[in-house]
Amino acid sequence: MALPKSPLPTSIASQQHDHTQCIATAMTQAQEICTHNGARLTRLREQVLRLIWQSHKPLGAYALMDMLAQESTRRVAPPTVYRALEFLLEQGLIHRINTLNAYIGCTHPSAHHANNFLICEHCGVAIEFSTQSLQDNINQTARDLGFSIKAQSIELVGCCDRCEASRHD
Amino acid sequence: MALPKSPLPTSIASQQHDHTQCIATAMTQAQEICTHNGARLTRLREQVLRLIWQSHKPLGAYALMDMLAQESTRRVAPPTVYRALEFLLEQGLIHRINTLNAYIGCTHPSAHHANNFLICEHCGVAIEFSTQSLQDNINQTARDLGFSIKAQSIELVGCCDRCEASRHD
DNA sequence: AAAATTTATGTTATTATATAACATAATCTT
DNA sequence: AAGATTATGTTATATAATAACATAAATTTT
Ligand SMILES: [Zn+2]
Ligand SMILES: [Zn+2]
Ligand SMILES: [Zn+2]
Ligand SMILES: [Zn+2]
Repeated sequence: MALPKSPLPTSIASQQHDHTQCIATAMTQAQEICTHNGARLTRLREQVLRLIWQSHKPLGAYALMDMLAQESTRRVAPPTVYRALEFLLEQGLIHRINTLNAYIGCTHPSAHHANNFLICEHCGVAIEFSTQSLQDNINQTARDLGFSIKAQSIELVGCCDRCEASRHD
Repeated sequence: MALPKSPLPTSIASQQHDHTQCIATAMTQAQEICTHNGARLTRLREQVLRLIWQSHKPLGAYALMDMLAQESTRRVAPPTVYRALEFLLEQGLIHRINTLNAYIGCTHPSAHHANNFLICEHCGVAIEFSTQSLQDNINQTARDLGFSIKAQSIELVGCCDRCEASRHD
């Protein structure tokens, strides 16, 4: 079974774009992936994923808890939201940004996930990226050092093109 | 003024080696770098750095606190050790491993620090690495996406050669 | 050298992030 | 419907980090 591909060019998150489309696509893909994996995208999990997708800025677990409380007068305790996050991570629907202790929707959910992000200090947007040559380079470097990779996290913190432009206005 | 170069081949941390030499070199370099930077490597900071260098395994701030207490019957509170860590990070003498919330000695302290590590799940060793082609690739990728990098963190979690070998004995 | 300034450390309290352990509810399987 | 499994609720606690203010040590100025 072929899973759908992401419609997002790598760096669109930092540009103006139709974000309702991002959300719609993410939710549709999530449902398809969960069905494909025989996993249940429950109301809570769906709700958490939708909240994460409200922007391209990573959100912390406690921010999500507050948003849940606001949105539905349903106040959940930490374990509840962490379990939803754990599920979404397992399904490859979100990533954890280690430098921020925060979570963000995956723009190309599929079986294998490199976890590569550009993180703008100014606007907070995290842009997922991946190129074959970079991945080849990483893999070759690890091989040269006799290391077998189980999980990969590349986080580049700096300033995105949009913020750079707006600072020179 | 030329700063000393690291004597460590990239991946030695996962091999058997004379670790007292690692420690001695690290402490000497640290003193030189601080002098060069007009910074003060106080007794506490020196002690924390030495504790971090007791192995090639990243240590958490609270583990360091316990070790300080054991070593010198000096029990320090969190802010004290965090301030020492902050200083050592600023001087480029240690790195923070984001996936572990832990700190490790830098094997090639100098002005610019890519923060690239192989982290073995089995033995806990973190191996700092860097190749020019990988860095070129990262820089080119960021440039293509209009992103200017301020800080870089690559963390590859998996299994090192030594552990891989010992599992097939 | 004494005074003033800066830098470093000590101390107490608090914030932020995440998990353990156990109870209840919902869903799936037979 | 009964039993098994999975998901969520609940309470308490662990782990990581910082804020705010006090004291001490080192450096600079007079
Ligand atoms: Zn969008
Ligand atoms: Zn930005
Ligand atoms: Zn060593
Ligand atoms: Zn290992």
